[in-house]
Amino acid sequence: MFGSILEHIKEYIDLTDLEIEQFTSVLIVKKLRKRQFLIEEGDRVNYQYFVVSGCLKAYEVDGNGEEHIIQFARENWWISDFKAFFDQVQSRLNIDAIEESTVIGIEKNDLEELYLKVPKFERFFRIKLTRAYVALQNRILSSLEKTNEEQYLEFQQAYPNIEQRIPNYMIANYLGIKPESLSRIRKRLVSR
Amino acid sequence: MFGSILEHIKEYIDLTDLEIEQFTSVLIVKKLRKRQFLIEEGDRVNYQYFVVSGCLKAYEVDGNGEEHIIQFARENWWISDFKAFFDQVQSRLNIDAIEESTVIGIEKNDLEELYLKVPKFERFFRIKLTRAYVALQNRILSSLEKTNEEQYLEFQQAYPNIEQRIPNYMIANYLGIKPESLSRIRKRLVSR
DNA sequence: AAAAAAAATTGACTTAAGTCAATTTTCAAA
DNA sequence: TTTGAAAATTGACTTAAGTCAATTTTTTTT
Repeated sequence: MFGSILEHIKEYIDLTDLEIEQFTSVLIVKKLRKRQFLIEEGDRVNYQYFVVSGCLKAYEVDGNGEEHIIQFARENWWISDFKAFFDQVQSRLNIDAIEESTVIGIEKNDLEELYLKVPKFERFFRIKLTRAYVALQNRILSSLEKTNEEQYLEFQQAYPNIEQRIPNYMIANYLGIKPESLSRIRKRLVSR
Repeated sequence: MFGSILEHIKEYIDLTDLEIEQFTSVLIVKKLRKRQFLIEEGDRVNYQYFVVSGCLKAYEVDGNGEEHIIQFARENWWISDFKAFFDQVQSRLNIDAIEESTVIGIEKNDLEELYLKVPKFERFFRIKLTRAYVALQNRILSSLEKTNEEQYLEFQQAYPNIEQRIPNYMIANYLGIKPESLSRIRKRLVSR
């Protein structure tokens, strides 16, 4: 059950058997049916999650009741409302399963203890967060300098094969455009 | 000279005198005149920088020669091309001084050594990066759900008093709109 | 397999921001 | 302090994406 998360972590830090034991002993496994919530707006967020299988989305609902997707998370991605988790404030995001999914959760206090017992995990998350930060910078730069069509093509590169798993209207939403516009972009692309 | 960076770090971790010495001994100070480059596209990036005074901008130049500002950094902000720094690849970003500025730099190898000698610095940067990641998520969410006018008002909140220091066309650029559009937004705002 | 629901597409029209050009204001250098 | 350059503003027009409504296609449920 913990194979994939251990493989994932070993890409960044080496762990002894004891450290693996200290880590896995605090993990919990959660299975979600399609459309089931992992986190709802307003929740206290005591876990951050690693996706073992399936696919989830994190989104905010604005004042007009419109959803805005900030992240898709599939196999080997981390997801949570990190602001709410970190600062122990109410969640601003909703996170739910697009497909039936399995996630591994680690509780905030357990993680804090783990940091003290095995400081390498600080390193692990520092590295992951550096990469996540750079990825978001890239996404902002793309939105500043690329056409919607180019951003859609980049999305396909960044999330290969995900279009079979996610409806177009969610992709449009993630890209910040209307489903009608994405449909027109797709039409233009096939006719070339 | 190192007062402000030490104050900044002490907000997140406690340091002994020895650790302070180990840290400050590897710092370098750099003064920049207005418009001087800290990093240019294509450079190897061996430092990350903390802004002691002044203000800088990080931006990418696209295929049409247009600049796109991804970050302003004023007092107590960190700035670099973190992708280039971390992965030791050529810089994609330019960073230059909007005003005469003083920055403190730490070299990559020195930082790696520091992480080994004083693992608390892993924690420090993990926390900083978590916050930076959340800030970029917020920025993306704003771009998805807010009007340009609302984003401009948010910018004023997020960077109070910075409008006296940065020309409007740079703010427009950062917001992803044209100077003419920002001018019209500002006009609408005063007439209310 | 049929029926219902959800998603995607298409067309006609609207709108917010972009473009381009001219003018005014502000700032910086000589 | 003047002068030139840079920045900001304004108006007229264009354009890309949004809106709304109808229709078709796909998916899900019974």
